[in-house]
Parts: sequence; structure tokens; C-alpha cells
Amino acid sequence: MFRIGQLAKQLNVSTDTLRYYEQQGLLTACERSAAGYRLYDKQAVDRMQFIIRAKEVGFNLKDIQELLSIKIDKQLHSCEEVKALTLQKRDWIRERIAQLSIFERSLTLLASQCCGGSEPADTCSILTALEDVDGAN
Amino acid sequence: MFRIGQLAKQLNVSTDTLRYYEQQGLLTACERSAAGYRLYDKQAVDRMQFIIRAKEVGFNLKDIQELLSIKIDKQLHSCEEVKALTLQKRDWIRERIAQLSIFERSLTLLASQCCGGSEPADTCSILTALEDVDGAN
DNA sequence: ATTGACCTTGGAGTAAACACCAAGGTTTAT
DNA sequence: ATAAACCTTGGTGTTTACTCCAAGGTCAAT
Repeated sequence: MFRIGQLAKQLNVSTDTLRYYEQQGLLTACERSAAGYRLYDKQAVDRMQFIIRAKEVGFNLKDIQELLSIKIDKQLHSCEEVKALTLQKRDWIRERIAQLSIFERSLTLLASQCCGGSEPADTCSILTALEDVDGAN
Repeated sequence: MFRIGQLAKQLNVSTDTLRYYEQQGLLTACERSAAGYRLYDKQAVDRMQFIIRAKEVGFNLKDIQELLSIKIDKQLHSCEEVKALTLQKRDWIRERIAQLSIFERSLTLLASQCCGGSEPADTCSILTALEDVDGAN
């Protein structure tokens, strides 16, 4: 069991962030000390790591809340619902990957055409091409 | 040449957004009418489409500003710099794709293990597995 | 027993990216 | 010529995800 400051340091987030997440229903301290201090266990670390990862790939807190709450409201959802939600999130991710891939290809193409030299970029092929990145995908 | 409202409708954004982007230096009307109305040309559409796409894949306005400004400040940058910036953005995108792929695989795996039936999700395999998505990647 | 590091709640402030007025000038259609 | 639809600037409000006080309680060490 550790206190909020220790958890924060371990996860490299602020204590304010942890309290904010509690307020948003994302991560509740499993216990309070006699003095009212929040006490966390190993599970909290896992959960926060999941939250941090989810955030990194573009989920917002509401999305994450939804993902996490699935396992709390078990009785309220059917397998069907849970599966649908999961697939929906997956499809959303796939779309984003597809869009990012387009950008990735465009940028790779641009970079490959550039000489990369130290001269002024007046006639840089990247800059020329950037004028219609839309056409380049 | 069209006015702000027409451009907005065409791009499915608000006129407020267009004025905001102008203020942020992302898209300036190429001309003003006698009455002071903003006038845009076809190039503005292209530029806005680029901005919208870039936003969709997760670039923020500052990123986009940077991408767009490259071609305006041509003299100030060397090909080297331009290429480095391009590659840096690309690598950032690649990282995001990699992270999203991990999530995509996790969710696909979860979905494939779920029966998808209409019964309460008490013992749903997704919910059980979600407890350590971290371990599942 | 008191200093310093830690914790509490509550509330205010911040940055991003707009959205939404208000008060007034402009165009277009009838 | 006058309503309806459009535009202008300037300003305030909103959401998200924190961040930063303030005022005070707690705990370990000296």
C-alpha cells in the first residue's frame, strides 16, 4: 500500500492528476488511512498504466471511462453489448491508423525526394510538393 | 472567389473556425472586398482540406502551422532542416501507429474470444481479459 | 516540540480549439 | 425600399484535462 505521492512518482504523473482521475471515476484509492490519506495497491498501478497507454493512443478520458466501466457494470451489459463496444472502438482505431498511414506515406515520399542539403530551401522538393499533399497520397 | 460562408459550407466547418484559423495564421483570405468581406479562392479550399486532414490524424494547430509555414519561410530554412522536420513528424506518426496497432490487436483478440450472446456479461471473456490488457499485447 | 515533507478539500486558473453573442455595416431579392 | 441573409470586429463562454494555490491536518525525525 502506498500513498498518492508515491504512486504519482512511480507513474510519473502529478498527484493532482491522480485526484482528478478519481473525481472522474477512473481510479479510486482502494482505501483511506485513519487520517484520510488515499492508499493504493499494485492493482492501481496496473489500472493507471492502462489509462496512460490509452491516452497516448488518443483515447480521451470519457473513452477510457467507458472502457474501464465495462468491467464494473457487468450485470448491466450483455455480452453482445460489450462485444459491440469493443468492435466499435477497434474500428475507430483502424480508421485512425488508416489516416495516419496516408500521412506517413506522404511524409516518407516527401523526405525521399529531398536532397537534405544545407543550402536555402527555396526550391526544396518537399516545399514544392507540400503545396498539394492532397494529391500525393 | 467566394466569401467566408460559402467556403465554410463547402468544407463543413463554421465561419468562426475559419476566422479563428486566420487569427492563428493558418489560412488568410487572399483578398478583401470593398466592404471588407474576406474573399477566398480554390487554393484556400486545398489548404483547408490539408488542415482538416492533418487535424483528423492528430496534429494540433501548432503542428499544422509548422508544416504549413515551412513553405512560406522558404529562405529561412535549409533543405536539411525541412527534411529533418519532415522525418521527425513521420517518426512521431509511426510511433502512434505502433501504439494504436497494439490496442487494435488487443481489442480484436478480446472480441474474438467473446461469445457475443445476449446473456448478462457477468462472466464475459472480454471483461475478464480486460483486467490485464497490458499483459495481452 | 517543532521543522519539513506529506496529505486533505475546495476553488481558481490555464491552454487549445473553437462556439456564441452583440452591434452594426452590406447584398440580394422582391 | 426594406426584409432576409450575409458579413465585420470584439468580446465572452465552453469543454477537456489538467495545474496551481490556500488553509489546514498528519507524520517522521531531530
